[in-house]
Amino acid sequence: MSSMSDVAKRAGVGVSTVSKVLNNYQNISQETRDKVMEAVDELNYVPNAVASALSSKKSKRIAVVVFINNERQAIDEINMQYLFGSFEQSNKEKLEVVTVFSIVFENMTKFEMIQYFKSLSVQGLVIYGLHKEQVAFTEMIEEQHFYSVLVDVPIQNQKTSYVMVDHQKGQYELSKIMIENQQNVQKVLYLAGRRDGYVTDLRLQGVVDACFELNIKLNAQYADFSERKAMELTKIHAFDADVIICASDLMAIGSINALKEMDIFRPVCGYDGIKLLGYVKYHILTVKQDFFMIAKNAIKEFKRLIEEGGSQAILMDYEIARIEYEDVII
Amino acid sequence: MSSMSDVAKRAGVGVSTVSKVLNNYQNISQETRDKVMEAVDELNYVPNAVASALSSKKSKRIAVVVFINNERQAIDEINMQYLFGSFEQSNKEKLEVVTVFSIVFENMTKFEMIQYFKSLSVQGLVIYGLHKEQVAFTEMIEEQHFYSVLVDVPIQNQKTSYVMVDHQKGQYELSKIMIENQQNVQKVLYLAGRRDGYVTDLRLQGVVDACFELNIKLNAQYADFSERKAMELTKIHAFDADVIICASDLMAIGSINALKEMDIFRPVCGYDGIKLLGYVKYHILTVKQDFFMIAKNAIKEFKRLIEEGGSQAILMDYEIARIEYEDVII
DNA sequence: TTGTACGCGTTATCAA
DNA sequence: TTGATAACGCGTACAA
Repeated sequence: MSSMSDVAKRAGVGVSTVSKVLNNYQNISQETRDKVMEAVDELNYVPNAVASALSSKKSKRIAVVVFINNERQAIDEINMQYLFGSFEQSNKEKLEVVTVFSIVFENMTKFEMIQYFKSLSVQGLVIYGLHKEQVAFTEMIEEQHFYSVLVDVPIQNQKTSYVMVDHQKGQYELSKIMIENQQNVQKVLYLAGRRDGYVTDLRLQGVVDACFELNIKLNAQYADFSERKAMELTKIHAFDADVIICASDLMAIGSINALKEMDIFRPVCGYDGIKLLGYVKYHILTVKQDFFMIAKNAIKEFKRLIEEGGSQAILMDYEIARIEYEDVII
Repeated sequence: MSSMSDVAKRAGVGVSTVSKVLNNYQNISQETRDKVMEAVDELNYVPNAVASALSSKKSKRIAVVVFINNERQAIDEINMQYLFGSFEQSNKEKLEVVTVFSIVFENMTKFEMIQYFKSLSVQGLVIYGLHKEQVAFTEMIEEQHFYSVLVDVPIQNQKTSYVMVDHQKGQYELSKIMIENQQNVQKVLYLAGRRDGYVTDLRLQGVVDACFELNIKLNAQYADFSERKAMELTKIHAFDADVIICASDLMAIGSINALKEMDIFRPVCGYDGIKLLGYVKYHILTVKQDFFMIAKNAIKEFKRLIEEGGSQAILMDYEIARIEYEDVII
């Protein structure tokens, strides 16, 4: 492994000059720049990320935090897209990623979490899947110990941006379509997510808005993003509803399965647009999110945030669509 | 953030003593040990992973490498389980994980890849999803530049262990069951994986063995782990076969869908045991692998390898089972 | 515009 | 059994 001083010797300059060239400082003559780059190529020099991180507090290290509740989640598609998008964009932006799964700070206090992230020498955090019940973590964010970008959590302060689709608008639009597509809808059953989910409220407000506008009765139940609960609640409330609107595709699948058991039909729609929907072949409408792009934008925003400063709330596009088997398979 | 020297001052000892205590060196009196640990507690000291990695070449950093071919894979369940298992175990073993997706070295030469991993200051690699077509990467492993543990790739040398289920035995057993469960089977259609997959050959050998033993004709076709190809090949070859054996659950799904279109029935089985199988509700037999445990064992083996030395080939358990919707949903 | 020298927080060597 | 002190490789203030 050649180091910076090797490059410096080879190019006949000082180490700091090499550093400056590599970090795109001004005040370096084109001639020196060329000499250095030539030496870099000849020696196949690759900067040592670790040394760089240690040396400067403005390192390019970033923690990607993923909250996973169940050890073995039914569907990992969303988190995987988040991870993959994060890595791809970080790679482009020359950021080094430290992946952190929530199990790591399961029993940590807020203070210990802060210590933990500081010990990782990260510049900040990009966070996926945070719930309200994670009080300590949320406080840490609100106290602005780190720059951070939250996905699907509408918290914004001087050091904190967030990225998400407009869940309220998405759920509102889809609800309207579902209601208006049927004749004579009187009552809607809404299967909401977890009480402590940040997006749950937004989506709920979307259905509320739609029902209010169209003068429709609404029965909203929390199904905790669980298919099993969605099945149970469908069995209890579906007879009394004309349309079933679900806050996730998985719950929609559960609901449809319950309807089949009950041997009745109700129009159902989902939320998220996961590929699984194509496999089960329920051609229902859903609010399709591009998790890959959301993640890429979260990283972009992080880069911007630490460089330019000034937090932002970024709303991503969604699409009301059906997920077809044909589009999903490879 | 308190550093080691803060702890040293507080405990009234030298920094190197603190280091020794924290790294469980011998030749430290219990008295000093206690003093140091007390100071550590009082100051909430957390060691800086970056500095540690820079200082010692025997760092506890490890690269978890995940090969993903398609940008947006249909089913990410397997890779997510791999990642999750890796993180959980690494956390237990006090290893720091650097996650590397294969896009990173898409256009790198072998030499550049070596430089890249060295620049990360990692002690070694744990690798998931490697294919034979990744020539440069494979050479890098074979040249033993790093300690590594491979999953589903039977390469072993002084610095390289591997972990996988006994694919040949698994495919053999399931094939026998499939053939013996039907009356009068004459010919088997086998949809194999990718030609350049390491496990493809092993699984193929499993069916070959079973067919040879039972004196059954075998038509083996490469379907590249693609549902679409599995559908196409089924349409061409299914009429002429009594049983269809697939080298992945996804291909089995594709095959069944083709059979439905053709309006004929053939017994089909899969391989992997993914949860998706529960959702599509095809109650077919499959070779169920525990990807989470496989990953945990890969990390364990890595730790053992760098500490004790001496590579190993570790065979994990599998289970011939059906994946039911009830067992899969939350 | 360039180079010297110090600091980042550890680990490791070696002398005490 | 302990503690100075020198690496590890890079960034940067400051001097030249």
